[in-house]
Amino acid sequence: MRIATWNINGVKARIEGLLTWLHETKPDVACLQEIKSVTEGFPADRLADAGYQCAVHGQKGFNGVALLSRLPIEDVVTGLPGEPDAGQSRYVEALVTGEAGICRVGCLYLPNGNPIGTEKFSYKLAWIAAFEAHVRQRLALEEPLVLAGDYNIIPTPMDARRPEAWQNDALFQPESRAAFRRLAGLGLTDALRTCHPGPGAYTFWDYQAGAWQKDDGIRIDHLLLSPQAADRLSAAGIDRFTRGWEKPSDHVPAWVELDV
DNA sequence: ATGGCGCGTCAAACGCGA
Repeated sequence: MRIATWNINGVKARIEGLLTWLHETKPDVACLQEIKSVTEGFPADRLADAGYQCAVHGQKGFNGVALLSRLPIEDVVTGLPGEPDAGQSRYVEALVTGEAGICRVGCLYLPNGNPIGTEKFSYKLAWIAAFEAHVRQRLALEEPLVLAGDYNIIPTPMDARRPEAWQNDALFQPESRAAFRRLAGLGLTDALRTCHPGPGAYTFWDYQAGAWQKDDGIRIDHLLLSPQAADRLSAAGIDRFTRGWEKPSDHVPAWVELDV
């Protein structure tokens, strides 16, 4: 089962690229963030034509997540239990049934948190606390679980081309990085890091200042795996090629291949 | 050292992202 995540920065602006990417890479499950669309406005018909059913948690203008699947899904959950602001759509989850087993997939868009020292950053930490509580619940099920999305966390200096430039940014604060380590401490495996232990595995390049041309990127999109999913991990990768397209998202897709 | 872009909303700037 191939499970991918992609912050598409607006589904209306990205629908053609999204369909091309689905056709070229054929993920079984695609977790999308920043659809920037209400649920009713999501192009579910065009995605159904491409073979995907959609679990959408939309919102007007900002945020919004969607889980696409060409395998059967059930147990759809929209919204994170106990989240600090239910008006912001940042989480959708479903149980996916593959040929060789099941996998529960959570699609998340963790708050950015900038600027630091404001309520934006406290909101990020509060959202993380709710997420951690939910993760503990899910891990107790002892089943294959993939938590995929835009975490808005640069885990280590190796995950930025210029770590010094992110020193005062919410993405690289000690509290943000500590939260990522706590998730690992709960037993989750960072799939991209496991398969690509060296530097340079970036998933985001700013639109500004020629960041893409200079490979001035950061790794903030992650796929975290429960032990039962990690046991079945066969590959993980990053679809860098989409960043060179016309009208690209500033994020690129990342994916895992599981034997389920 | 700084700013530099793009999307959505809504019809001009502005909020927001990272």
